[in-house]
Amino acid sequence: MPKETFFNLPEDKRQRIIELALAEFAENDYDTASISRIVAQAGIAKGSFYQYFENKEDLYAYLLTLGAEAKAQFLDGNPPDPQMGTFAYIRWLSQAGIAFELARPQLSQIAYRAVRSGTLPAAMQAQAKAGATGFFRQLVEQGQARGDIDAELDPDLAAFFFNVIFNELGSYLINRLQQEETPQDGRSLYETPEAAQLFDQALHILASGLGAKESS
Amino acid sequence: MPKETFFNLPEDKRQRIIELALAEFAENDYDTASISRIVAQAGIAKGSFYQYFENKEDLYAYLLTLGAEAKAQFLDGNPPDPQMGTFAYIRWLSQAGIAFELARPQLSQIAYRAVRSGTLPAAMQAQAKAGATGFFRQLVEQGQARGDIDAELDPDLAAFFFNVIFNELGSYLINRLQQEETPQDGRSLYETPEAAQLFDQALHILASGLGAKESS
DNA sequence: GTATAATGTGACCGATCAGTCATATGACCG
DNA sequence: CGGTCATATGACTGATCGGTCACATTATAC
Repeated sequence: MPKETFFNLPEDKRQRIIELALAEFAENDYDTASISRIVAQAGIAKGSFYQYFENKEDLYAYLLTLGAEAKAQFLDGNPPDPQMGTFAYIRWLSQAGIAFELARPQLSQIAYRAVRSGTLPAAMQAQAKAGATGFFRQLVEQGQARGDIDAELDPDLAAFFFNVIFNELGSYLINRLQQEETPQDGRSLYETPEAAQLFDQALHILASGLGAKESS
Repeated sequence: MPKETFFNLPEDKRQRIIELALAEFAENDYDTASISRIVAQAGIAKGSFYQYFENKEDLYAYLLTLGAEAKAQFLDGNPPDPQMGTFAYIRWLSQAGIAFELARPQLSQIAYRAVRSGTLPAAMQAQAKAGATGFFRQLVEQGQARGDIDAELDPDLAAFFFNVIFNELGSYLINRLQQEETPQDGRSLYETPEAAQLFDQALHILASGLGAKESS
């Protein structure tokens, strides 16, 4: 956690530091991200940075919590129907994830790196991974209890599928859609019929592969 | 490519350098891997290293080609039935991939990092990714032409699924199986009924999700 | 044996990094 | 005004890095 002095800072200065730190950690992995660059860009002395944060890891952990908070808040903004089935929930989660990725690309990128990168402090890496797998593991168990997900499936393996696809699908779709022409009208790329179709297909693949075989 | 001097080296010295370099790049990503450490461990002078290789990237590219060659040779060792269906081929490919990962963990790790890491020279990163996606893209198109893979599916999206799962499934299974008790008899962990069952399930998920819907 | 070419060597370079510390600044208080 | 305390500063430390280069050593050829 940042020190008190950081929170005593004038709002705009604090925001400026956060934004530059986000940019730095979004563009570089943990090792490559440079405190020296951040302070140079922010126009503050190196010593000042260490009045605000314990060390590099402290700043990084803080950015991650900012990301988690922002995403939680974002998801609270358009909450799912609590009665929704497992695959509908996955659909909602994916769509919200993509929307968040578009709204806050830096925060998403940092979180993505945290799960994926392998160059950050071992404890944090383990924590980030355990969080994601635990979440999907729980989701699968619920889905199996409800009869949405094939109960024959090994729950851990199913969670692995969800986890992997969920991690990568967003950036795949964004990447792909950004390479194609932008629509003429005012709609965003992600509201085109083509985007919707790709999204449907992806979820259909998951549902066919993992869904319960009998009652559909 | 390494310089001539490298290939003029006595066999054992050359092997020693390669092995230490493999270990270094398997344990660290491109940026973190250190030439200084390699030469220190190998007991050669820094200057000698630069008699053998143009620079760090040269060594790295060489290790990647070694990996590609080793894997190609490995696959040639137990070739698939050429008439095999798409999913049987995927099964064969996955099994061979896992076997290779167990046989040559360092080479696998380096290749894995190449696709995944994001910290290596941009051109190589792009090349590694393009290679993998192109391969799966072709596989999907063949599968669709044969009627193995649902022809309605967007081929790129289907290739994305194969690519992602194929990249991650091997390490997931290895990780998971290694955490469970070793079998009493002499069989390897990967020949247990449990391993076979997990593997079957994973391929079944893929086949159900991506396979042609009609003629099965 | 001597000249020539190939190979080996490690001190050194410039850059960059995370983190420290003695000192300076400035705000608030009496 | 004088004193105290939080904050700001940037030169500095010690480390590591990829890469170079003038020079030493060894092998080859004549």
